[in-house]
Amino acid sequence: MKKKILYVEDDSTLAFLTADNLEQQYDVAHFTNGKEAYAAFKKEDFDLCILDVMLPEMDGFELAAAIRERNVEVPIIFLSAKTLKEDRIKGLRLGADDYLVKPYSMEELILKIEVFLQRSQKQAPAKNTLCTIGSYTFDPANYAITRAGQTIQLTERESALLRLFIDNKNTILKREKILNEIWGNDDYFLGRSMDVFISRLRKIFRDDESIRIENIPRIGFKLVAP
Amino acid sequence: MKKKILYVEDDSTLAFLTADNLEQQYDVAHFTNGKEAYAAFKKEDFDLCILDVMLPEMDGFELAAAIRERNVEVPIIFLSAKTLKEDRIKGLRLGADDYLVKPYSMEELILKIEVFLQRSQKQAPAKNTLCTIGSYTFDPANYAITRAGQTIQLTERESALLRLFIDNKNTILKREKILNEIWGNDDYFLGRSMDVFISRLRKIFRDDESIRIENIPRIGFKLVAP
DNA sequence: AACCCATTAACAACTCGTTAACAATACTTT
DNA sequence: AAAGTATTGTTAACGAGTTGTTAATGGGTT
Repeated sequence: MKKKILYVEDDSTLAFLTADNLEQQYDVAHFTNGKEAYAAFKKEDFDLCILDVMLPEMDGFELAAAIRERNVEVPIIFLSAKTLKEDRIKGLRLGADDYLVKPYSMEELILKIEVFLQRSQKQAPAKNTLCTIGSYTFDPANYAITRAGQTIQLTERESALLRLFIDNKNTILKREKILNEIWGNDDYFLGRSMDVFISRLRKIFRDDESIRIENIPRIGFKLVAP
Repeated sequence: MKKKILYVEDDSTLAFLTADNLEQQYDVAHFTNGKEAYAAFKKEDFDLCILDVMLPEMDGFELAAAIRERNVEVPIIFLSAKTLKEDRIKGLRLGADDYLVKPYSMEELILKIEVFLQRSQKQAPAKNTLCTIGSYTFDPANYAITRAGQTIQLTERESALLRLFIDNKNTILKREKILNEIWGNDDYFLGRSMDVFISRLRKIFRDDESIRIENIPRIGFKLVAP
């Protein structure tokens, strides 16, 4: 199964060359501007993003921020021209995992891609940092969620589900995907069980209006949060 | 109180990115060469060091040796370029507490930092010093716990378990982890044995309401204490 | 023998994920 | 539109499995 890469680059000559090279090993979706790329990202999952910084309409930083909004995990590699000023590079902290200065060699790029793909494969299960969601703080290691000093203890399942939602904030999670990810498989009764859990999570967030779990009928759910 | 990190990296672009990220959580002092960094280290204490291996004037290994000379405890994390030869990387393993191969992700770096900071925080008080918990004083060396002049003698196991809880106060300890840590392995009957010990500890703390050992069903226990 | 302590046994109490049941909502067909 | 069908929201009840607690057991030590 080939890994899916989102590649955004407006210089079509360079893009053609690069995409052609990468396609031997990866499933590459290439776009020439940020808006189209973002639209594509909303539709499907990618395993890694390669973004040129200078793009028409929506630049690489904005795009990265938008992508991070939806997925806190996917590795992002920036491609930047040598001439960038220091302060511009500050933008990198939006969540880039690495950057490459043009002109780069193919080997160099592929090396970085491999490093990140291997890592995300391994590291995925071990992320235990606190994360904030609306006015709450979620502590995955302790299965606990805190707000204004009050702590609610979650069960293992509730916690796993909430974490999945937070990792995919503002993105649609398909029913099937949630079930396979957390319950291990997908049948009618597990689906109903999931509905019960979603109802319980909603109850927890009931008094913070900025957080909602929206249902997308017949498809899945989306955690909407700032 | 933010933890102080000594960060030495000569690639200013990468350094800027990294330092900027870390500054959200830590107090970062960044230097571009080993000599300046060492001078700074002589002046003040740091809680952790992050050293690039390739540095002008005084390389990461030399710097690490100099730092170790003055402080045998401070955790050191090396950053090394992918191109380093295997044998060099082996060298890393010997002196450093950990190393990270470039390119690394921010999350990975922060994860490692957290691991070391927490470790050094916990290890210090853990040895054999008296520690207070609620209105009690626990003396791990003598397996004894005192309150208002009254001393209760604990058994070796009770003491080991209590100490583990105190070292991980207000954090969930998984059943499996407790069992492996104290009993050496993890089977059904040892689990029941542990439950008995927890019941005994609870009995000891029964008259101090500020101390509880909470069960997190199917996961583990948490010592809740001020 | 007497004692200490960890383990095992036994049973009570509790928790969680699931299932059930019914209401509310969305979609399809007529 | 209206009626019919499928999906989702919510609450409550159930039952398997886990945990709390006390007592009995048995190996090791003095």
